[in-house]
Order: sequence, then C-alpha cells, then structure tokens
Amino acid sequence: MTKGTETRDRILDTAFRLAAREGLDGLSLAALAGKLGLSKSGLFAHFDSKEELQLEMLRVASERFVDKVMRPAFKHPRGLPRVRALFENWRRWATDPSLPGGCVFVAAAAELDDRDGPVRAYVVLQQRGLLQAIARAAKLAVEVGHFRRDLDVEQFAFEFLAIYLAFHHAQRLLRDPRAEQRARRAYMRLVDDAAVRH
Amino acid sequence: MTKGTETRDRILDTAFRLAAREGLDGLSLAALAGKLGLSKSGLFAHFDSKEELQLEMLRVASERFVDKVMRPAFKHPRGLPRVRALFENWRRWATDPSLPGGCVFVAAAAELDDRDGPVRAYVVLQQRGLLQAIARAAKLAVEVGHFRRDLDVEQFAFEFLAIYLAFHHAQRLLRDPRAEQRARRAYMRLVDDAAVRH
DNA sequence: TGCGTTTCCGCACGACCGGTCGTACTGATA
DNA sequence: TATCAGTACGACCGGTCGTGCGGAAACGCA
Repeated sequence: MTKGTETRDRILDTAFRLAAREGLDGLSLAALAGKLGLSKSGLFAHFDSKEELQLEMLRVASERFVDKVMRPAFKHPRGLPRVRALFENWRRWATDPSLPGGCVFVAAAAELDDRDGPVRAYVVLQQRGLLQAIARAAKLAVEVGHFRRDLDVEQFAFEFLAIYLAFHHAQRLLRDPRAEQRARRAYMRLVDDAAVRH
Repeated sequence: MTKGTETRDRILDTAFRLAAREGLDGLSLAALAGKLGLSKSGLFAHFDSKEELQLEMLRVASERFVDKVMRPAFKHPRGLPRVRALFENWRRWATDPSLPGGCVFVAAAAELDDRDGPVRAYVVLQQRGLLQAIARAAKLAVEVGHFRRDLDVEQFAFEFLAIYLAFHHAQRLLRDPRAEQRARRAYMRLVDDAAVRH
C-alpha cells in the first residue's frame, strides 16, 4: 500500500510539471513514463485511462494551488492584507521557478474551452470556485471597511482574474520584463477604485 | 495558377476555422483534408510542412483581424470613439458566430508559451503589434484631449488586453452569461480612469 | 487538337499515440 | 510454506500522425 501510493504521487507530481509545459493533450503516457523511469504499462497499473490521470493530476494541481496561494492568503487578516496576499501569492504561483511551464489552469482553460466531458467540467468548477474565493475576500474587505459598500465583488473578482491572465500572457508568451510591474500597477488601480472614497 | 491559389485560400480559411476550435496542434492534416473534400496528400501539395501551414494560417488570421477589428476602428475619429470601437470590434471578434471556436491567438498563446520556433515568434510579433496599436490609439486620445496627459499608454494597453483575455475566459470556458457585461464594466472603469479629470 | 504544366490522388513510410496482454517479482498474510 | 494482492515489465494491438513519391486527371495555352 505504501509503495503504491508513493509511486502514484510521483506520477501525479511529474504529470503536473509536464502538463504545465505541454498542456493536457501534449502530456503523453510514453513521455511521462520515460521521465519517471517507468514503463508505460507500469504507469498504467495506477490509472484506468488517460482521462482519469488528467483528472487526478488536476486535483493535485488544485491542492497545490490551495496550499500555495489560497491557504497562506487566508492566514492574513481580513480585508486589504488578505486581498494583497492573494494577489502576490497568485503572481508567484504563475512564475514559480520550481514549477516551470506556467499555470496549468491557464493552459487547460485554453485547451478545453470548446470541448466537453469531465475534464472540462472539473476545470470550470475549479475556476468558478476561484472566482468565488476572490469575491469572498473582497466581500470581507467591504465588511471590514476597506472597500466601499457598493462594490460589486463579482466584478472585482473578474478584473482580478483579468490582471492575472494578462500577467501570465505578458510574462510567459511575450517575456516582457515589465510584466510584473504592469500587473502590480493594474492591481493598485483596481484596489484604489474599490477602496472607500476619502 | 488561378485554381491553385484558390484552393490554397480555401485550405487556409478552413484551417483558420478549425484551429480556433482545436488549437494549432489539434489541427490535423487528415481532419483538415476531410473537411475540405481533399486527400491529405493533395492538401500537402500546397505546403512544404505543417509548420508552414500553421504560419500561413496565422498570417491569414492576422489579416482577418486587421480587417474586422483594427481597420474599421481606425476609421472612427481619433480619441475615445476609436478606442471604444477597438474594444467593441475586438469583443465581437472573440464571439463571432461565423467563426466559432474563439480567438485563434488566445489558443495559440497558451499553446506556444513554452516552446520555441518560428510559429511562436510570429505570434509574439503579432501580439506585440497589437499592444502597440492599442497604445497608439490611447496616445492619440491623449493628444486629442480625451485622456489625461500623464497616462501611461502602455499600461493602458496591458489592461485593455487583460479585459479581453478575461472576457474570452468567462465567455468561452465558464460560459458566463454576464461575461459581456463584466467586460464592458471593466472597460468603462479603465477609460474613466484614463479620462481627463473634471 | 495537342502538349506541358498544374493540381490532386493513391499508397506507403516510420514514428508515435492510448491501451491491453501475459508474465514475473515482491512482501504480507494465513 | 502456500497463497495472493500489489506492482512493474516487455511485447504488442489498432489507429493516427506528418511526410514523401509516382502517376493520373484537369487545366491553359499553342
């Protein structure tokens, strides 16, 4: 039991890294097995299908995301500090040098947007949850008095996500050295606008 | 020569539509040939390699983009009307029902962000040009007195693109019926902030 | 009408795809 | 010691991928 789950974890971890670079489809069983020093069939002993592997890998990615972005942010006090932590953690997530290849979910989102099936459904769920979490943090910032009372928190979440996507785009595709600065300025503008008028 | 270029155009047009749905890699010669009523080899007679086909297809996509988004926008008077037209045309481009599958460049951007080669180089060039065009339109809006003089027009372009990417995300992946409204509100906030204080 | 070029097809290739097969070694249980 | 689930192996399946080649049909000009 021990050895099995350990190998399974290794598989999912490697799959996670590989998928960030190659995408969900680009992740081939042969390449994954090769990188693991495993045979394709040895790999397959742990999963019923490639789709199941993709799903499990995305679940692992979600856990990591929660561990690295959400949970640490929610340890900061409600309101602006927490929103700021969310932004910084998230920005770091997209450029984590130990996890090269950018954000799996950004890649998956583009790949899956016109398809159907359980993998797409999972990514949609994850992204909706993410938007809700941002909106919740914004709502708390309203309640705590950092943001104005008439703030549309879902609109806030939409624009928050927008900054992240553009940052990812500028950083990974365009390799713009000013990407981080641009994202931070956009974030400041967003937060300034949401803040209570003084 | 006539028949040949005509077929070539048909190929590129169909490739363009297909690639929007399937991505650059997902676009397979067999599927493309099938949709064209051509054999794979007959199709291949027009291109030296798949990579060349991808490049040519992207060039066609760029032309279409210029035709449908940029050129009509630049017929509007300088300043706010032109910026607004840019936004509306672009939004329409991403949801054009006659071109299903979303924006090719968004799909390509996610696929190519970690690779190298001429296709990636072309997409990067195209995206940089796009950002420059937005920045130029913003600069004209400054000169015309619609935007404030201290506006960072490149920052404006970054945030303009951000809204588009988030709109694409919300529309195509999340299928959020409020996507358009969200994008428009974000646009208004961006333009309000860029406008001259009164 | 005839001829040369353009355009396309049939066919085959090697590589790789996701997936299955029977097999064998391991360590825990009985 | 016998049994058996867990784990991994190498060989192999049918299929699809991009690509190359030789020839036939259609075209455009004389």
